[in-house]
Amino acid sequence: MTREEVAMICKAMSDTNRLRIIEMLTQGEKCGCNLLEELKVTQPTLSHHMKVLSDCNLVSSYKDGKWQHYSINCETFKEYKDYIAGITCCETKKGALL
Amino acid sequence: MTREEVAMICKAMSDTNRLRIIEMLTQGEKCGCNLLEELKVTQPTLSHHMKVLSDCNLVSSYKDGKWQHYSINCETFKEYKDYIAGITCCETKKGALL
DNA sequence: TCTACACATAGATGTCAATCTATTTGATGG
DNA sequence: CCATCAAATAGATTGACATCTATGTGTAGA
Repeated sequence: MTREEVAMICKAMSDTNRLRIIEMLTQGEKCGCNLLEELKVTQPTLSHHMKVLSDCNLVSSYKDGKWQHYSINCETFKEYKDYIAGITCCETKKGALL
Repeated sequence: MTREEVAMICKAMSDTNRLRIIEMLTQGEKCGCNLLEELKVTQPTLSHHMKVLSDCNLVSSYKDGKWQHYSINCETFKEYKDYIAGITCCETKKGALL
């Protein structure tokens, strides 16, 4: 995962509404209308946020009749976690391996 | 760590220059002038980026004579990692403990 | 076919962010 | 005391973003 991709994911996660959406998706797949019920935004605004999350592959979706179902994209998320985990700090400053 | 704090940290990390700075600080403490050498930005721009990173406590610093020394704030970073690690997805959807 | 619902797109608006130049502040060394 | 270097601040500009209203596009059911 490139630095640009990580930056893009961070930007997608830099909005409290989108963080809340991700938290909700942690509980499992949800459709747009479900998400809308719990957020204080209009439907077009939600649509915008879902696009931001989808554009960086943080969220996957498929259409089922009228409904668009969203879920967290584990693969991307794992890569992101790995990047974050790779950022070491003081504990490792004296020549530790990781 | 609140959702607002996480969002603030994500925003701070949503810029490739700042991500690069964090990566550089992974190698240990550095002063502003060191960071400036490797980034293609002016000194005021770097100063701005360091303020963004400091405002969300992602980076700590102290002044030593003319130099301002920066390092990653492990405590904040650990809390952030914990938050990210807590975001589960498909692998855990069927009643897993974590 | 008509209506209702889920969602996306278009366009507008106000706010915020990244960057620069210019200047200021503070510390060091001659 | 003056020149120099590190860093911060001020102010301007450009572009991006979050949000809204209005409208369009499908799908489902009466």
